[in-house]
Amino acid sequence: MHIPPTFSNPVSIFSHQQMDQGQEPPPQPPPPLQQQLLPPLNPPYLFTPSLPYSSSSSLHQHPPLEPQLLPDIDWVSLLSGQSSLSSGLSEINNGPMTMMETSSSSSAMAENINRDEDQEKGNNKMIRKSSSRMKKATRPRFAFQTRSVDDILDDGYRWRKYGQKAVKNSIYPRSYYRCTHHTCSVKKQVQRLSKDTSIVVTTYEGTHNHPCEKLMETLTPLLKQMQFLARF
DNA sequence: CGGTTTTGACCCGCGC
DNA sequence: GCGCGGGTCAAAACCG
Repeated sequence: MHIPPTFSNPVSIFSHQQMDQGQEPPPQPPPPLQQQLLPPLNPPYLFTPSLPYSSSSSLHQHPPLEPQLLPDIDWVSLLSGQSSLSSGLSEINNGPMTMMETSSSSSAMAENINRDEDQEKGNNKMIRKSSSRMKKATRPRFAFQTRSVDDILDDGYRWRKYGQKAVKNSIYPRSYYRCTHHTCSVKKQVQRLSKDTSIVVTTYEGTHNHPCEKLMETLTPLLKQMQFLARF
């Protein structure tokens, strides 16, 4: 029996540049929750306040919101990136991102192409393979550390593992996951630090284009109840 | 039986 | 050009 890991105990959040260079991130104190909603200091890697990281943490650590505020929140559109609030956030992420996508071959575009190609049955395997390995472009990507006995954190999304690699200078392998949602191309990497084996480094790449099912399951009855109470 | 995990092979970028 | 390391593919195995 152990305590299931959550995002309420992140050790630190850092840009992926540090991970790409194979360096372990410098130790940082746990960031305040507000800080998690800010972009990291060093571009071009952008912090993606894509749910549920920030929201689940908020749910665990923040006191409940005032009931009268809740009826104005459209959780569905918020979680799917449609609301004014999330568009404000996405403005932070998408502005520079657009420039990066135009300045290099966008991996998001490349993946769309590849997905289209995947659907074409008679395609030459090698052609598809080579096109799927187009030059990597920058996507919204960030990593953070979590102290946990489990490598897999329950973030509310469903993931399918598609690879595992041994990491140089580390006794622990790195695992590669892809979001199982058919329209979503978000990936994540999970790796345990060899320096501090209690810390798991999770790297997210991309932004979910669909709501978090688990979070919605949890929030919907709560929201309804609060909306009911708010009428009095 | 369908979805997920495992794992060896393959591809690509980069440094020398 | 070559070797290395990282990322992905895909067939087989596994599992509920």
